[in-house]
Amino acid sequence: MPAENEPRPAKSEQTRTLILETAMRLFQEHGYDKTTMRAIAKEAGVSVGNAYYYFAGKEHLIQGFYDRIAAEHQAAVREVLDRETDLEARLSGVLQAWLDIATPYHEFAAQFFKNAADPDSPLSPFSPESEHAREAAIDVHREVLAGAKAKVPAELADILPELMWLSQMGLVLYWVFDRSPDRERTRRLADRGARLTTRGISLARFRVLRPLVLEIHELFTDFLPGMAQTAVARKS
Amino acid sequence: MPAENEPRPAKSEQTRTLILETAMRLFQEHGYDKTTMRAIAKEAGVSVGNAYYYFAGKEHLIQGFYDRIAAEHQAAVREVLDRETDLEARLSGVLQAWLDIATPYHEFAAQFFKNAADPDSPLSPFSPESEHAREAAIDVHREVLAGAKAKVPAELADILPELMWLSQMGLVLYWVFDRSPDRERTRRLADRGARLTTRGISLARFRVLRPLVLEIHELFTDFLPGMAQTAVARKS
DNA sequence: CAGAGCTTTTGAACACGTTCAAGAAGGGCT
DNA sequence: AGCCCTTCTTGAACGTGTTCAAAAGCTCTG
Repeated sequence: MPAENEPRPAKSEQTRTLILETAMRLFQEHGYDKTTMRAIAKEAGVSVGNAYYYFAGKEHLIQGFYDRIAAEHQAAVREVLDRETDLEARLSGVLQAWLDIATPYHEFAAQFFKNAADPDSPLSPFSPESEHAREAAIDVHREVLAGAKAKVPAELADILPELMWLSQMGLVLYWVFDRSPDRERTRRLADRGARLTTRGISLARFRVLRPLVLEIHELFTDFLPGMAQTAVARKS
Repeated sequence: MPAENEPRPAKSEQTRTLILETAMRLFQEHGYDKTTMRAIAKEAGVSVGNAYYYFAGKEHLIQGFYDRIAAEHQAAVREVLDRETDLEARLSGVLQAWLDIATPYHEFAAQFFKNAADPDSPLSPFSPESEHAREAAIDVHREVLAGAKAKVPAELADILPELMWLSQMGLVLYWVFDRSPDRERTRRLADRGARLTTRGISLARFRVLRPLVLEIHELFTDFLPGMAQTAVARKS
């Protein structure tokens, strides 16, 4: 009744969450690859087959992390968005908050973020299954813009949140590859990106940029929803 | 002596290429996942272990495709670059040529492009192992710019090729997800992207955009080589 | 209570990528 | 020839994700 996500009936929600929590703990302790389904099952006190009764496969156990990170991020972001009115600071704050929260997961995050580029994986941020989480993330950016005192050109208002989310995905990709200590490169990139975005938005008002702005708008209205749309037919 | 890529001595280059070609044929016939190492070995007339003597793992057999596509692309691009002087047409031509060449591989390309997002995979376009191919691809964009009659602002000249390559990677990502018939959405995106890039470049000369252009320049000089640099320490 | 129809649980079995100890083949060198 | 050393080849064995037929619970009905 609560979640419409999993295919299973899930009468016994208890066993399900027990398995999920065990998996998440083991993933953190030993990494994704080194944690076997047998180990998860044994630790959770169930049989291997039983784990597969609740989760379609090993990678489905990852969804728990996505949800957890997303929830924590949404909470952490509140404080910044309620306080700050400067666009750059708001955006930067949102990105830094994500990095703060995701840091403990970095090591093994890299092991399964490969799913992001797999169109057939429900874990891809572009997949229909991720739609809910994706929309929530985009909403955060909507709020970033809405609560800022900066004026956003009307032509950009409707695509900017998605665009910012897309940039955020790019940042995450950079983060996954980032081997610098404490991921400081990513942190600086986040701030730079926030500054660039802010300046870009404020410059967009100038007359000369009209054609460019319209071009960008057209391009993304055409191809962003298209991506979601064409991603519907899956896992043939 | 020819390639410095594989760890193996490769005295008997013959067996190596036999295995590689068999693998590529089977991949195309049945897809990556459905082609087993056992099948490849059997079809090539060698033992499983022997295949592993020449290739470190199944995914290393994919490198053959990368090389083939890259080579074909470089050849196909010649014609366009020698003929055309309009920047937008040159860029669009290069992208369309890539799509032409990659089309037959689309179906199973999706199955292994997940490697692109895995920092530990040598197949990632950002990996040190891919540096040669990456540089060659960037060189193509350098030539796209060099042979165009359009004037490129000095502040952008040195980062633009890399930027265009990065956009191309984005296009490839879109292509992998694209389920529209004949990947026509991607084709249109390529043209739109080329147009946008061209307009952006020509607008970059305007005074008001100075700060934005400099910002972009700084950002990418800081973080693009950084990515390559930090990606050096790998597979601990 | 007995039976019927479900949800849940089990663990053996399977398929596949990968490893490895063992040996074969080749090629100098004496 | 005999001997050593490197290169190459083999296939059985291992670990892991995943499947599945069978059984165990559970719940409702007569």
